[in-house]
Amino acid sequence: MLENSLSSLNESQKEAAQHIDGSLLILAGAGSGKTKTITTRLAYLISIGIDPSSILTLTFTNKAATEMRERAYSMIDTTIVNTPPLLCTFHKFGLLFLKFHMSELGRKNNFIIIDTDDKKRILKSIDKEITTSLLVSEISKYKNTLISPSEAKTAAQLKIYQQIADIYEKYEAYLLKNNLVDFDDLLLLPYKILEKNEELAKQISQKYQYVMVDEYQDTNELQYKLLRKLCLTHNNLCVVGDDDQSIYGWRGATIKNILNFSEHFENTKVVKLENNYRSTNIILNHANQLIEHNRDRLGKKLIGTRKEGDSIKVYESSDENEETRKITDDIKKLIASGESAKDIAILFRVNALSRSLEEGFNKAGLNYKLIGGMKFYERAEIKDLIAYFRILTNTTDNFSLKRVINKPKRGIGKTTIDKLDAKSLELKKPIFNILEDFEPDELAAIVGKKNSRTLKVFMASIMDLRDTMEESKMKFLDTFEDTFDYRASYDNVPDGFDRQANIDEFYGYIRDYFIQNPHLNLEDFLNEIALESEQGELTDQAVSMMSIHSSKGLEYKHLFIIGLEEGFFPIIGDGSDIEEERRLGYVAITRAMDTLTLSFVHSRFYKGKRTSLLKSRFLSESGLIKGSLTIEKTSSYKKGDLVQHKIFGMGRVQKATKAGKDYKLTINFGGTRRDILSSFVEKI
DNA sequence: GCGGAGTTCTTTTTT
DNA sequence: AGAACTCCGC
Repeated sequence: MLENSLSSLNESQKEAAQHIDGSLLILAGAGSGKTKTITTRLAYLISIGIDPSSILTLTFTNKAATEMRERAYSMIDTTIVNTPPLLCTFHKFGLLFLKFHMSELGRKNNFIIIDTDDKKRILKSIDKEITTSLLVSEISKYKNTLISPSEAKTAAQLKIYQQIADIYEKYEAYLLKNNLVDFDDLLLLPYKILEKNEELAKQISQKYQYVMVDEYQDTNELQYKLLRKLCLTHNNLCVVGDDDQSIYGWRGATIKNILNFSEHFENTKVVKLENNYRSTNIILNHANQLIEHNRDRLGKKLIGTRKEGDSIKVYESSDENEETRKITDDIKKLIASGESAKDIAILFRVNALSRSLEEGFNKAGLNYKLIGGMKFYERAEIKDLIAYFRILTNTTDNFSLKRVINKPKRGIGKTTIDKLDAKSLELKKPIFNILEDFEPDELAAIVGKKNSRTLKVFMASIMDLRDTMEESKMKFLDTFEDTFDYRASYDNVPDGFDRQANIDEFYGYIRDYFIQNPHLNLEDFLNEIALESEQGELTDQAVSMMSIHSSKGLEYKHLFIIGLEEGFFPIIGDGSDIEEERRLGYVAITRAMDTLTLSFVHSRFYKGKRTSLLKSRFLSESGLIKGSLTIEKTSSYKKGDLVQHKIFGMGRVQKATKAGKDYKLTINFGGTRRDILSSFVEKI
């Protein structure tokens, strides 16, 4: 199998795939077979006898990891290879590492990973003045550049930065106290441990003799430093990247890492992959035109290897409903002509744009899957359940306990929680133990008689549930519902139906997990899902919708990109970087294999109001807006629309029936009624 | 001290 | 539009 894979590579790809020792930089343009190359390299290394468990491959997203794993495994004879090579996201690797080595920092390994939402909550509780989004990004920036709270304090010139550094310090203290770990910590703490313990660093580096990194242009400083540690005893680092596809600058990614790779690591071999095997020449041509407007780049052109292809379509619509209608019409036609829905995707810069699409797809009866957006595990009801289950496995988890102490509502409010918190701090004892150990009277002295009773009942239920769990993993979900009525608490509330559906899905997922893994317990389950963002993705016959960020590394035969309007794409203002926006445009366009349709509207409903918009500069920059391309100008008409006719002037539509591409309109021009085709009037 | 009603802010993107 | 936050009545 590997032989086939190797022989299907071109010369440069082969050179990269068969490189063994020493650092290797693969500069790979979009669609140049980058994933194929490094997965083949992975299989190649194994085929020549290198121990699979000594190879580490790191990616950025779970999706990329999954895809690579599948591809690589199909090339490896899994019957011979006993331990599969570790292939996961940076964060997952950090998590695995911390599970083993957290004690190096004097912390227990039953820490809990908090997500951005939890992080915001904590920051809000520390400070209410400064916007949390600023705090989130600033603190993240500190961590990713290895600046400690005290260093941040010293460096702070402006008052606002002193405040932020102060909050940063408190935030870190809070995490430590509750044994919490944020996403940045998953990279930062392993680095700190390796920095502190040279011996361990050497060991780890010895363990992973071959390290590969996908999407290297998106690594930040911390990730680079971590890689340095991993390669402490060798120089076997192979990275793949494309400076034109760097789209995570807002997360601290720096192109410098890829630009300076050869200086960072000795004797680097550089292989360039410039042939594009994915897209038609027309698509590549416009992608090249667009990216040429960027100054901050190494400069390269994608070289096409396929046919010329169909010209790119640009749709102009008055609003998102019309836009959706055109796209669903096209997709219906594609599917009718025998295309598979899974070869079709719609991309957008802003997740919120998916809403009108979803409506339109439901109306049109088309299957779709929305990738990204509000993630399953980020939903409040799922996080509540996870919090419940975490308490069961870890009674010291104050954070989770506080989350569910009043869910479903049992009359425990903020004041009571604050009191418990204070007591917990005073006695250096988890709230759980206070609730458990204190006599009702003692507890009443803290929170009052009524609450004391409520909390004692709550605790009794929790203890009960723990016992049930010990007895039977399968039974405990029923017991959980019987005692807490969590699902039932969403009866008769707005969107309770959806939430209950999520709850059911989650329960089903847990049950299935225990059926599949009888020897594993709840704690294993919780660990596993901590970094999982998407599951059940492979619903087959459905059109995909996702943000451009999520689309990285993917390809579709037929692609639609919507929302090409100034303000939506590119996003302009504050923290936005026009070059990065343009790279996003480049990434988006280069996802398309055969056909590409771009769409912009005159107005969009967003954040509660309708805004009029101008078409995106990217349309002209990519050479699409002037010249000989098809611009679809039909708009939809309905009764009551105001229209303008060159001769008859302004009139109001009284009747509109569809006639092919046009509409047959009955228009009232100041009292005179005329039947006119829509192509002869302009909508106002 | 808790829960419901009004008010403000948000996300651009992901682990 | 929807969540998240503030304020005031039981």
